[in-house]
Amino acid sequence: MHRTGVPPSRFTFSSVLNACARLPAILEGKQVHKRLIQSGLLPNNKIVVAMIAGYGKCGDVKEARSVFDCVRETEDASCWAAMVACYAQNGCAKEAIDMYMEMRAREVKISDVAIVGALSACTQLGDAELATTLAADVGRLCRGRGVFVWNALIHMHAKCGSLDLARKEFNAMKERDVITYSTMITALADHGQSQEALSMFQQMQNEGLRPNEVTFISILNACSHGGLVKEGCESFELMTSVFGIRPLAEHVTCMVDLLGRAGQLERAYNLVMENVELANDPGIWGAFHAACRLHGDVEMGEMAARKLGEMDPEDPGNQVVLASGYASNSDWQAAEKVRKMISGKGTKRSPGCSWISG
DNA sequence: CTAGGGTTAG
Repeated sequence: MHRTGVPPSRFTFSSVLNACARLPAILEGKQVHKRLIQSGLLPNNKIVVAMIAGYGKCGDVKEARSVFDCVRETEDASCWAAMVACYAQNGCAKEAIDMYMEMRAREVKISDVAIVGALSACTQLGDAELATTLAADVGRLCRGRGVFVWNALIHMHAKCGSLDLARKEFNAMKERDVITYSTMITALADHGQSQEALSMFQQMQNEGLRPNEVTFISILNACSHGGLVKEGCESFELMTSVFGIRPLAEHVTCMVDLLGRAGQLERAYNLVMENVELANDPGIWGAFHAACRLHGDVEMGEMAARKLGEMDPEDPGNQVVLASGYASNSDWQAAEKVRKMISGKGTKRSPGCSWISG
């Protein structure tokens, strides 16, 4: 690494660690951490933040926490904020909130990053009372708040049950971005306002913002919820032809769901075949299978069930689909449950690993 | 002295 004999400075370590976190390059990050320890340099706040973020990105919350614990008493606001963010990003909502509350108690400065982590954690919990508290904190503590804070705030309100508050914040914003709109579109769809979601999509384009692949997941989801077949198909077409976005499995799943619910199984099937590079996605076939069940198409349903079985025979969800016998025509809620299981979070997880232990 | 931590879907 440094054959010249010039030893790396703290600046070097923090820069390289940030690069590793950004990529992310887990193994390299561990190597650098190891070298840092060998160098005998005491890590400063910048280095600590870089390491917390790095471990956080590879899902190793424990290691991030142990780095944090080394500087816990310095009360450096950035380290605390990085740790709150790390918890929130890894689904440790409770821990994120506890740490945020401790920051408040110790009067550690609440930065945008810290509040965004807390807002995100509250969103995960769906805790309306906590949402009220945090919204008040934002008002008092984050007056120069950036778009990250606004977006996280809107998302929190929507998921904690208040579309009105989400709207209010949205309307108060001066500068919105693509995430602001994607968040609002999802919020409206979740609250059954599919037409409003479509207007929001239009407004976004009028503002000159370019929708991304997540925006289209949001909009297709809205169409699916509202049974807006025509609008959904038009949006899909818009995405591919005008914006040149290649469909992801999520887009096709939404479309299969939309067409399938409307009883257009053949169209749904054709769409899957047009995107054959995604034909190994269990989510898509799960949606198709559910649609077949809904409309009593036994033949297509069994075909979908076989596909699911071939794709991942180990998956317990697929075993249920195959074993339960599709044609038994029992309850369709079970099929829905299976579909959720299959399309849900992956069953395979990489084990957490430390940068030190290599 | 330099440098960073964050929001959207499922």
